[in-house]
Amino acid sequence: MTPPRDALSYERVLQAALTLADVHGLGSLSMRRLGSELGVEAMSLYRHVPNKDALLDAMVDAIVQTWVDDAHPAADDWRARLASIMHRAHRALLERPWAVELVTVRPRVGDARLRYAEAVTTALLDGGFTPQLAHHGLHIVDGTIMGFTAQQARRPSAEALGERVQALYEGELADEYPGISRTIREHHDHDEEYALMVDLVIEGLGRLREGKPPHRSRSGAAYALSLS
Amino acid sequence: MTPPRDALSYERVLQAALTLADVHGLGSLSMRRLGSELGVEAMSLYRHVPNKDALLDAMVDAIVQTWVDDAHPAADDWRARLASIMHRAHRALLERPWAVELVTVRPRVGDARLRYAEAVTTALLDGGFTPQLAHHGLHIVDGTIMGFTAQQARRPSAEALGERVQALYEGELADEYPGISRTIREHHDHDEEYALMVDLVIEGLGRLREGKPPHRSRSGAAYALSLS
DNA sequence: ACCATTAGCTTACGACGTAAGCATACAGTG
DNA sequence: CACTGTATGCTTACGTCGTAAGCTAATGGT
Repeated sequence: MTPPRDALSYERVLQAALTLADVHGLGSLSMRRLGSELGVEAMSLYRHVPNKDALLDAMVDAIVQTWVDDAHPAADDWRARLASIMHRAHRALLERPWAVELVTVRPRVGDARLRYAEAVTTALLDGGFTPQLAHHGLHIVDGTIMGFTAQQARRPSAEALGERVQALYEGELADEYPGISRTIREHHDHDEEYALMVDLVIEGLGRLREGKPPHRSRSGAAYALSLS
Repeated sequence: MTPPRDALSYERVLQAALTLADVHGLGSLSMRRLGSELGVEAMSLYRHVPNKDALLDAMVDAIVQTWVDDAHPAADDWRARLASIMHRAHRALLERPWAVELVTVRPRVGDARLRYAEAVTTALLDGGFTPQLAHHGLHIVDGTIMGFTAQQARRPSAEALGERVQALYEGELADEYPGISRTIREHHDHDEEYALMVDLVIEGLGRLREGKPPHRSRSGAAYALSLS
């Protein structure tokens, strides 16, 4: 059986979903809309995708795929490997800002995400980290990618931030928020700032690897107490 | 005019929304459900809240409020101040895991969030950071809180993660994902891990403050190239 | 020629956010 | 006291969503 060239398929649905989100935002991704984008009724999609949630999960995995896909010469040292992954992830997410909320929020872990986690973990293990520290390290890297990129991707044109922030940009409210007022206008390159963070994290991981004990107490209770 | 004790009000709606999310999850927070929780029709809520989006924003701000509320003796050094805020935020978010997706995704910035940003920024400025670095520092702290906590709060009971992860826990798939298999069962205390991250970040900020130049190139392109 | 399978369509249900307008109950005024 | 304006909650209704159930028309194997 030779399906006609324009037949629906899992691939085509997934691709259409990705480009629809790219072009019109995640908010416009409804099954009906997606169907009509493919010249098809909404319910027809369910022949190829079990439900919308699964589709969203697949979209996430399609994106995470690009974080690790080619390129992993284990020869390089762990710092280079981690930096590479972190920068890839950053770029991929900034290209599809709508993906951030999916990636950070959905608990379901697909194959691509597993491969990404594996790449980070083995980089650390190969680099001489203990399994315990490698475990922490994965979470640290993961959290850094998500949190930092989320924060950068979220920031839309200033007017969506609310009038207070608008006012701060204009230099008002300087008495109420003197610190922000002084810093808010600082020039600010996302890539550069992220590179700073990546280095900071890798450097920190390196110190952990050397066995530097965390110089603070476990829960941060000491800080909280000293301040309350 | 003395409103009867059980009258609706902005406060009551907001509180009800928070506890509804606490008890039944953010997914069950609909205007209809929220109304019925208050013994009222859905549309009555619109006398006190402009729309659901505004309500969600208010919920975010109510939570962020606890990150900074009391307690800010500027006497302490910047490290202690930052650590305190970061640990407060962490605790608050882990207590209300549903809040994470709101806080990380919504762009609108309320007063509480401004006060939080102000607290972080002034801590850095007081600590001798340049405005430029303080600006970066705010984003670093912010991204760390969100990303790291998001990642911890997201993780639900293992079965929601998908069968592959389940299998990994059982020790299967060890050949496909050797690294993860070795580390996935490492014991893992959220607070301790977060404390590690907080120290790592603060330590890194300290080095930035000393003017240590980032030892890597701007965009991470060098890494990417060395690997491809 | 028949039939089982497939792929897409139709209809329908319940839930959602919220616009528009109605009803009630109260406060202040004469 | 009646009268009226304002605040509060209710009713109804619209358009959108995800998707369950069942239908139909085409296709490939025997």
